[in-house]
Amino acid sequence: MNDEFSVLPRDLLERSAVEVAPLLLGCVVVHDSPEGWVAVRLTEVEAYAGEGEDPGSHAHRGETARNAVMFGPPGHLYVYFTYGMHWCANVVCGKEGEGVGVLLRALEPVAGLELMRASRPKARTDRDLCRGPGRLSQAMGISGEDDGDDLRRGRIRVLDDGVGPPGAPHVGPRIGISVATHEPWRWRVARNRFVSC
DNA sequence: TAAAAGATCCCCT
DNA sequence: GGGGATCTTTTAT
Repeated sequence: MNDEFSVLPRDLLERSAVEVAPLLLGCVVVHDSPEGWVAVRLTEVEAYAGEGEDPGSHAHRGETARNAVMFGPPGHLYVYFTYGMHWCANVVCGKEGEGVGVLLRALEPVAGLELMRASRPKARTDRDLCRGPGRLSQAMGISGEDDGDDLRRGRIRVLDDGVGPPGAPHVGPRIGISVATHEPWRWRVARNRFVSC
């Protein structure tokens, strides 16, 4: 790893989801897979607070077999299966045992575009390639096998190249949940077509 | 053991 | 803008 790309330091990730989420906007995520590698830049994220603090979070009622990774050390990837077909990816943050995470909702391709298209044959346009948590996981080749991956040393890594998002991000309520919908915990970069909405 | 909901997506209109 | 797809996880009986 060179000077221009560094992994996010652990002390940064140990903060609350509401603090970490906007920091992740504009960060680069790479996946070095057997099929090839892809690199993207995060354009939309959502914060999910810890156990007992956020009714909208998988961690709200405590640790289970599914969400166990959320209660592990920060800087790992929490991947879950939903609606019988989709994988969704989160960056675990906060202190170990808190169950805090940031859902990756959308991203912009940086490299490996052809592999991403091949991974998502249903996407008719590049706009639909990785707009939404299920779509982006498919485009990046992320699945249950990646649950718990170490984002500093694993196949999938989160890097900070110092560029960050262009301008101030937009903030608004979270999407797709039925409780705690008033919390303005979704961030997306401004003036970018690679966001969920 | 059963039932319901789910941090969604796709195709149709 | 709306509904069906599809099945795991969780919670209730």
